[in-house]
Amino acid sequence: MEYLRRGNDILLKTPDLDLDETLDCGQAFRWEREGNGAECKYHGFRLNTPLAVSAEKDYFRFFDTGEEEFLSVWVPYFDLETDYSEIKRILSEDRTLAKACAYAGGIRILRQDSWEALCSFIISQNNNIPRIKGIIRRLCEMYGGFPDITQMKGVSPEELAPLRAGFRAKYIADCVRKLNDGEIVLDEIKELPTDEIRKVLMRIKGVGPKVADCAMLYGMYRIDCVPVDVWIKRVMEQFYPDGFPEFVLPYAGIAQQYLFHYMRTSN
DNA sequence: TTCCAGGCGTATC
DNA sequence: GATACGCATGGA
Repeated sequence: MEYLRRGNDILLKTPDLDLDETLDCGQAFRWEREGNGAECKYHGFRLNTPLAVSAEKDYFRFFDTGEEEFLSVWVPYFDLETDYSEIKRILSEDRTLAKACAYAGGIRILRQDSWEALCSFIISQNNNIPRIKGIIRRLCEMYGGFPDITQMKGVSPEELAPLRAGFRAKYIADCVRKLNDGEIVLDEIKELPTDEIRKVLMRIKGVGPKVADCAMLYGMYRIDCVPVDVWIKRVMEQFYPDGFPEFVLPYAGIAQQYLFHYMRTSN
């Protein structure tokens, strides 16, 4: 990763990053593409830090981004200090994963905020991506930005009706209550072993194994977590009836993301 | 009109 | 512990 300042922007040169593949592959729901051409530009947020980023000929442009914000927010968010070439090299020893990595080699796992990821994936259940985005957008409109947990203190499912989240409203309300009560403290549990985090998260109504693993993979950077949805279930049955090979396991969550995108969008 | 969407809670066995 | 079913909403 190398970068330089250019006016108010940061120009970044990095391999293994494709904005479409990373920002529009179902791991984050607050990025909007501007324009249809090959020159793509995305607008979005990490919590309430906004960003416009584009892919230009030899570099990525982070618009109106100071060096401090770039280093403290966006380098970790885009996981820029992880060598995805090396991870893909390891994963590609498996035949199916080799195809998935080659198909969309610009996917990176976004290191999202733990609460933002948990809330987003509670909303994601039995839902489609355009609707998930709409519900989260209305949540942000209601609170003037992505709400801090304390801003939502005491919220009832009825008050969340304008989100049109359906049966998920009561799950969001239960999550907010447990976090505000201190019954669950995300910053504390994220230090625990994976299995223990999962158990705690599943105490929240509407959080099962899939949502818990998404919260861990995308919100706590547990890259060994594999959220098993309908797509991954199909992949596992077809290609990995005995589970992933041993050498995949430390990166199973990243492998999952390559496979998810490959299965969903190829042919 | 019917089906389905990055699942989960509940009832039932 | 496994399996069937309902669930809010909206686009195809």
